[in-house]
Amino acid sequence: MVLQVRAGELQVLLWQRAQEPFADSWALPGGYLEPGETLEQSIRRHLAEKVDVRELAHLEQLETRSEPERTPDEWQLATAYLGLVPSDADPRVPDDTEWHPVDALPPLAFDHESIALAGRERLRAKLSYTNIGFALAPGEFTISELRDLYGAALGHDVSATNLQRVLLRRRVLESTGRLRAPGPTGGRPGALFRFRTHALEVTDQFAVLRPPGPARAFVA
Amino acid sequence: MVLQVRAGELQVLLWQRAQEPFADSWALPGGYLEPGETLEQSIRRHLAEKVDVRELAHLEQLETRSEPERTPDEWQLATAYLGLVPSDADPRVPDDTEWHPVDALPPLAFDHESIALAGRERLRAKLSYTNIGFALAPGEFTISELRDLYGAALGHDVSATNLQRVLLRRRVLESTGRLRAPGPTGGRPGALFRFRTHALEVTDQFAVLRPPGPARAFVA
DNA sequence: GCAAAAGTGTTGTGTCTACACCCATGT
DNA sequence: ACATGGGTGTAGACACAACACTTTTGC
Repeated sequence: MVLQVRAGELQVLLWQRAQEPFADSWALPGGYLEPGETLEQSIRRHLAEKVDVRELAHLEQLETRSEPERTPDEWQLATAYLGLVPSDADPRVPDDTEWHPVDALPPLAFDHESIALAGRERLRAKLSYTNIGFALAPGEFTISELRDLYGAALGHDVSATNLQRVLLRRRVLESTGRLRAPGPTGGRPGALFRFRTHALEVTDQFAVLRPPGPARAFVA
Repeated sequence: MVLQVRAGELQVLLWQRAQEPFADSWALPGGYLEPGETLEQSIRRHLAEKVDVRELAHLEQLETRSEPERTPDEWQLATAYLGLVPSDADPRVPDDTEWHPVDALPPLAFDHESIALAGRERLRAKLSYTNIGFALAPGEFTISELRDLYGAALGHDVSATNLQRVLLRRRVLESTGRLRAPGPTGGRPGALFRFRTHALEVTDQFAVLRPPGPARAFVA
């Protein structure tokens, strides 16, 4: 499944099935594994027909579903993946494919609704303790823009003040030194930031039960 | 993979392979999926030959590995599971099966070493933000006994003082009201506790970026 | 000057670690 | 009494949320 914040909402890319079972209903894009192919290669290959692979800023495995009743005819195992597309990408998608807000999903084929919700939960959890925001955000952004992305993904308002402090304290963000020009209505120009790394890092390692000893050295 | 704290160490149940490939080397117990069977049913069935299923206090999926080079001959996908056995269980294991400390693994077949280490990391992380300790501990225990279990699983010393306070504050533990008789060397008898629930619960929901609003009501 | 948007200062709260101290038992 | 192990009190560090206030722009 591919998620992106579009028009201020967290949306998922859905594909309208042409064939039975579940003809005409919506489904997560994907397909069969070819011999000798890894699961990740396979999902990238199938997604390439829908989204340019270069726009996938992050891809991780969610879960493998094996319940026999998840498919009506043949028994099928499915390994779900979560892919994220930065909000400044606008992939040209085929006619049978559309973005849908995760908060207002149409009826989905198979167990895809539960997979889509699981993917959203995975993203929400990781926004809290990793730098995964890099995969939702453009290369450079103001804190306000980032707040809107986090707000859309988390489903609740986020304070720009505290978001900035948390992400700077954790050294997830760094300043570019540049400013964004203010809009036609005025307002102070926002400073532009970027994510320090574009690979997943855990930034809040252990909530509790940390190893004993003096505070970890600050590495400058 | 099955983990248990035995003799003060986190250990994993390994099975000595009789057949090629990797004959005589150690491997995680498991086996093929039968048609119409879920992955969880399958791992439970295969583990039943090694460990009494009633002793598996927790079982969760880890990850599906699909690299073609992970097996020498045939291409095999494998879905890894993490199972936990309470420290007071002592399953009678077959002759070809032995417990090994995860910190001193023998050379393992396939990619099983990396799976074993991934399982240990999953356990360590969840000890921090869930009640997963219920699956390592006996039905009743003193805080000191629980501290030793957490210490073995986490790989570092744990303070009984703080462990007690964290787990009581989160309402993960509850007192049984009873005491454990002191040992032959004396000492104050320890109070006996138990885990309030024996199903996995997240007890430290979000590290940061909590939804706004007044503090959540305390539910007595 | 005024509205709009961004950013900083500051206070309060809650959770955790560390450590000193007190309690209950056996010999 | 003293050793051994269990439990409590308390202080300090830290991270976070909330909110007031200041800064910088367009009109």
